[in-house]
Amino acid sequence: MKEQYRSHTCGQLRSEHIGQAATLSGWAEAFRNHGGVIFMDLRDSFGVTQIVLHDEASLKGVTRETVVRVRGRVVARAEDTVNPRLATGLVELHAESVERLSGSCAPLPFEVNATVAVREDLRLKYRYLDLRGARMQHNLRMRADLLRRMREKMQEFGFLEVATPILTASSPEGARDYVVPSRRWKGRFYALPQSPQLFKQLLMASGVDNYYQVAPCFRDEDGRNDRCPGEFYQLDYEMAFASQEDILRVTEAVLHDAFTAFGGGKEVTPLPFPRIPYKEAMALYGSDKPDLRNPLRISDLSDLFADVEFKPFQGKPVRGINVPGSAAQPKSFFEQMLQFATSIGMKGLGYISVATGTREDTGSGNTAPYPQDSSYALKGPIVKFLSAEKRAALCAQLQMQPGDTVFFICDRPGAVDALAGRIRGELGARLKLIDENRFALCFITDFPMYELDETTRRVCFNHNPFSMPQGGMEALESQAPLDVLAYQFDAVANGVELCSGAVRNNDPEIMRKAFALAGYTEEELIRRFGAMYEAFRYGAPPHAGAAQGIDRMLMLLLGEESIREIAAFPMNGSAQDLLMGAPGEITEGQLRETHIKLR
RNA sequence: GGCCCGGUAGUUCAGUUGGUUAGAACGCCAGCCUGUCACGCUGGAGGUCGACGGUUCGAGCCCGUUCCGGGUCGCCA
Repeated sequence: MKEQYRSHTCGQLRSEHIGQAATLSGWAEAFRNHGGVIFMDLRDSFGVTQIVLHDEASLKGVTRETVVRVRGRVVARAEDTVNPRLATGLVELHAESVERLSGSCAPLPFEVNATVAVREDLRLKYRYLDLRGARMQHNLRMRADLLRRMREKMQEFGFLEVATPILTASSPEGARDYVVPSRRWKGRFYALPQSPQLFKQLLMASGVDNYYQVAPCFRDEDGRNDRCPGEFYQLDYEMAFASQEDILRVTEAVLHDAFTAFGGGKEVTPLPFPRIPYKEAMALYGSDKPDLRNPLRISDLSDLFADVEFKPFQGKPVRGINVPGSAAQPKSFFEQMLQFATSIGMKGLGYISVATGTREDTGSGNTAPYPQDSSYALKGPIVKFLSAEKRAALCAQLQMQPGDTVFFICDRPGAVDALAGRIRGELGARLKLIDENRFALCFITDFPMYELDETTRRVCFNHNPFSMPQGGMEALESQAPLDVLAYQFDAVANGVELCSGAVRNNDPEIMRKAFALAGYTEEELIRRFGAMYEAFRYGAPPHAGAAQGIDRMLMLLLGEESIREIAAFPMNGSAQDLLMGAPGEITEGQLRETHIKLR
């Protein structure tokens, strides 16, 4: 293949090729002209090969990023001139001819494979230059490899790939829709799907047993570093006649396989993944997407502080995080932690250390011995409010050792866990407690079906209105809505939410009741999700499914901080395609045809 | 939409208390150089300091407005 342009790729030549004739094609990346001898680095998607020339004239018109074809002979490099940083570094191609296939004008907006970081909007505007670099070539390849592997895995499990529409109806699922005006129907609009959720559930009602798709999802929301505005991809799948256990098994198998295959040899949580109920996750880690690499745990100290005369804590829940060995940290550490606490809206950040001191410390009100007959003492701004019994109880509950420090988090019930979680994360990061050579995966299960909307004070769906409530109709009728749990789960890796899934609600009656509890009438349910609601009246199997965020998974696997590093042509944070100029204006004619008048 | 940070050469940045001709590195152009791989050496070109307005004898620097970019909060079932 491609013999006209190359016999080998630029990443291919090795010692075994020495003496052979070879033709390489690629981009001229760099020149090192020594007068009599000229070195040129030739790059393609596969690597870089050093070309050696002696005739300067043959490089006429060949500048950086010029596309050339080089014919020559593979020659061994002298021992002292091998380049160990190059896969092809043992050999070089002595050029017999250099042909210019496509010129490149100077100056370039930026250098391919530049050593300094280039502004992102510039990289996006000239994405084709940016993509030539080794980093993006590697990322694109990794994306393709991961997708291929996932598809293979899904097919192995007997899933059928079905494509669902991109132009469809708006369905108020939560995020803003991208809308597309209809020419044929004045005043009506298509919408791009926020996910194939409705279609895949319809496929279940259609007799498809196991469905999957690498699905583009469109949401008109502002971007973040880990969230592409506009569109992103999910490995979307759904199983008929499946329980939560079935869908968890498939999900963890795919995740484990992907992280093992592409995780660069890092340790991956063995199967089966830990399953942590939502409530426990919030209590222990202060998050529904805990980073399990962080060894710190949160303790509930509310009971202990219930009758303590310390104003800021009175009548409020209190959490504590024991950080072994941190008492030795410099004062600046505690100040920076306080500063962080303030920055996330906390009033303060109390702490108590178990000092490795002697008993004479106990004179001041701020220190006290623990236990009574030991040689170490408690220190910190809150100690004086605690009786000897309380001090003992605190140390016992947190199993504190000399040199440990416990940090206290106190806030209103709705906020205290999340704040404790952020303090836990910050402590873990600052003290470098996170093992970077590990992918720690887990499931968070048993999400509540409903939550209280903070502003309206009304009950609303917590995660997914299509999830089956645990206990079915009976639970909806007998339990307080906020106590009802759903067969709803997330998969989390290193603190990143990678996947969301559920056993779906396939019973129209339960669906009606579930929506009623969130304040929706049947009319509204029909208006919003009519097709599915109707379909389920004609026989829908019990089914369960999930969707894995491919972009975030790639970020983790590649160690990239920004989601824009793992897509070929991403939009910027403001949802603009700087390369193609989207969103762009359209012609008067197009506006007329789609019945749109601009104000 | 709120808040924070930024915008100076093709790129990445520096620019002192407001004061002469706005600098560096890389890149680019020319010349020299036969073993470099971040090649080296010499020389050169390259700037509407995002835009507009204001203060001032004088603005890259101070003030206002605005545009653009990045982050963050809102938002993302």
